[in-house]
Amino acid sequence: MNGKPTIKDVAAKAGVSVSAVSKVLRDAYGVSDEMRDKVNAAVKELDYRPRTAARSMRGRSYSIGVVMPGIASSFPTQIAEEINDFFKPTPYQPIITVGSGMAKEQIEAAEALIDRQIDGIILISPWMDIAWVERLATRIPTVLVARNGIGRHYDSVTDNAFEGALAMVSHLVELGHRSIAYTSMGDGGLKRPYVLSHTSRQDGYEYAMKMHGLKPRTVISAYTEDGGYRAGCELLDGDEPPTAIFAGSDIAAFGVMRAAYERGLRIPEDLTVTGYDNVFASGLHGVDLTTVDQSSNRMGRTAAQLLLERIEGRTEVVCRIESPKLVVRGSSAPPAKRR
Amino acid sequence: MNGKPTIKDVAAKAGVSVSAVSKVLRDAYGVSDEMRDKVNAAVKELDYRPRTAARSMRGRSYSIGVVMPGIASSFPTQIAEEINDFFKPTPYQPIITVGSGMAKEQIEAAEALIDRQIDGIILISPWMDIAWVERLATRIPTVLVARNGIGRHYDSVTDNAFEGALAMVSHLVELGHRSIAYTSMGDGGLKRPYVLSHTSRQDGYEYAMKMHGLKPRTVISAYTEDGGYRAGCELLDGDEPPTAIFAGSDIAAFGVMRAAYERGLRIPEDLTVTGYDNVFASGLHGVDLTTVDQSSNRMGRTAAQLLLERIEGRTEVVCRIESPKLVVRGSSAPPAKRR
DNA sequence: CTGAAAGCGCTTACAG
DNA sequence: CTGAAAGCGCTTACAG
Repeated sequence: MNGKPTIKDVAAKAGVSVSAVSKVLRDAYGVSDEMRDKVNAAVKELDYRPRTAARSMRGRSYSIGVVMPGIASSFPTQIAEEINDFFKPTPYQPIITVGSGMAKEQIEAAEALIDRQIDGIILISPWMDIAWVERLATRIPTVLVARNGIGRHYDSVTDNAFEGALAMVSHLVELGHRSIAYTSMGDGGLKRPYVLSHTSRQDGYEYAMKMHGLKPRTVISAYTEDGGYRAGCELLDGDEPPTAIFAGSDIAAFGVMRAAYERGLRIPEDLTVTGYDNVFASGLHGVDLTTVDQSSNRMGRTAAQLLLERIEGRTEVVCRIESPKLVVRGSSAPPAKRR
Repeated sequence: MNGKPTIKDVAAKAGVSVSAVSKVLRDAYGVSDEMRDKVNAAVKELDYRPRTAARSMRGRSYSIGVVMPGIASSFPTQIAEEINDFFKPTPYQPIITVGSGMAKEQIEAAEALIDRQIDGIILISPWMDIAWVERLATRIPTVLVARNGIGRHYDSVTDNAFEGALAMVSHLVELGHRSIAYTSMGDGGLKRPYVLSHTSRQDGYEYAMKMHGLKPRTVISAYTEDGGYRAGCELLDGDEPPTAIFAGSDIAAFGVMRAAYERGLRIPEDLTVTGYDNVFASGLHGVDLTTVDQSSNRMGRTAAQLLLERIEGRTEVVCRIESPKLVVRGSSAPPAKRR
C-alpha cells in the first residue's frame, strides 16, 4: 500500500472483508464486538479516513450547502471573498469552512475538506503547529495567509506586521507620546519564526519602543471587543495610565475606547487609541480610528493565485509579504499637557 | 432514464460512446467538431451536469478548500456561523459558498454545491425566483432564510420584518416625529408574497405611517454605506428634509449619517437616524444607532435544525417567524423645535 | 454475523 | 477520431 489508505487496506490489515469494514465504519447493524475492535484498530493504525466522494456515489455525502451573499466585513471574510472572486472565472469552486481560533477545530475543518477530495487548500490565520501544516502540504497544494515564516512545502502571504506596528509607534512618538501601551493576544504556543501576524505586530511594537528609547508595556488579552475592554481597564486603572493605547486589532481598540469613555475620558483629547486592521467600522464617523491597513484587498487574490499555480504544478516555495500602510484618523492626537 | 441524467444518458441521446462524452466535457484532445456538437446538444437538452464526486474518484474535484476563523460580523455571516455550530456535533459538514446579491450568481453557487452531492442546502437571502427554488426543493432538502412566503417543498425562517418596521415607526412617532423618510432597496423583480425581508420592512413602514395618518416617503437605493449616503443626500438636499430618516439597514444608516454630518447636522439633535439589523458597529460608542434586532442569533440554528429534520425524512412544510425587537440607542430623539 | 459481487458515475489508458 | 473495458473507493443487496 502506498498513498492514502483505502478501505481495502484497512480490510487487509484487519484480516476481514471490505464490506465488514464498511459496516463498522457506518455503525451498521450486525457486527460482532471482536470485528469492530479489529477494524477500529486497523483504522487507527493506518490513520484511515473514508473519502466522501466515493461514499456519496452510493450513500450520503454528509455535506450541507450554505449559499450566502457577500461577506467582506472582517479580515478573514474579506480574504475569503477575494479568493472567491479570483476563482469565479476558473472551473474551481471555493468551499469555505469555518473553524474557531483554535488549532483543534481548524484541523477538523481542514480534514473535513480533505475528505471531500479538494484539489488545494488555503488556511487563513491558521493556529496549527507547523509540523502539521508541512505534512498537509506534502499531500495537497497549500497556501497560508497571515502566518509568518517560510515553509518547505507551502506558500504564504502575509503583511509585514513588524513594519506596520513600527509605523504606528513612530506616528505616536511624533505626536509627542512617551507612554504608549500595547494590547496583544497569546501566541498559542506557536514557535518562531512560524507565528501569526499578531506576534509579529507585538515584536514590531516592542522593537520600535526600544528604538525610541521608550519602555514597552504590553497587556495580553483576547482580540475581541471584550478583550480590549479588559486590557483598557487594566491600563487606565493602573498606577501610571499611558497617554496612548495601541491595540493590536481594531476590534480590541473598540473595547479600549469603551473603557475610556466609561471613565469619562475623551478621545483623542485625554487619550489616544489606535488599532490595526482597518475594518469597516473603524472608518465610521464617531469611531474614526487611526489604524493600520494591511492591504488585505490584495492578500486574498494573491493567495488564490499562488494556490492555482501550485495546483498546476509549481513546487518552489513562494512567500509574499505585502506592505501595510498607516491610516491616520481622528483618534490620535498629541497627549494632553497634564493629566 | 429517470432521476438526474448521467453521462450514460448523454451518450445514449447523442448516439456516441460514454468516453466520447467524457472527452468533450473535459475539452480533451481528439474530438471531431461533429462529435462535439452532438454531445453539447445532448448535454443542453438533458440539462446534464457531471457529478463532482464521481469525477474526483479519478481526476480532479475542482474544489478549493478555505479554512477561516470565526466570521460573525454581519447578518449573513452570523447566520452561517450558527449553522456551523449547529452541525459541529453531527457527522455533517457545512460547506459555505459565497454568491453576490444577484440571483444569477447565487444560482451558480448553489449548483456548484449540488454538483458536489450535498445532502441539503440552506439559502440565505436568496434572490432566485420562487419557481427555481421550488424545483430545487423537490430534488434536495432546502431551507430558506430571510425570505417571506410559505413554500410548497421547502422550509423557511424569517423575522417578522413588518412588525419590526412598525415598531420603529411607532418609536419615532412617539418621539414626536411627523416627517419620517425611509430608505429601501429594489425588489429585484420578486413577486409577493415571496419577497426578501427588506420589502416586508418597507411594507411595514408604509403601513405604520398611514396608520398614524402620516405620508410615507421612501427612497430606493442600495443597502450599502454608499447607497445610504446617496439616499441621505437626496432627502437632506430636498425641499422638505425629514426630521427622521429610518434606513432599511444599519449599513445604509451609516451612509445617511455621513451625509448628515457632511451637512453640519448633529445626530440626534438636528436629525434622527435609525437602522435595521443591529450589526456589531451599531453598538459602538460614537455610532450608537437606534435599530431593530432581528434575533439572528436564533435564525441560523433554527434553519440548521429544520434542514436536519428534512434530511431525516420530514416532508411537511415548516415556516418559522421570529419576532424582532427594537433597540433604542442615542441616534433617535425628539425633533428640534424648529429648523 | 460475515463476505463475494455488483454497481454508483465518472476518467483513463488502450485498441481499433 | 472513436469506443469497449477497467478502475477509482466506497455501499448495498444478497448469499452463506
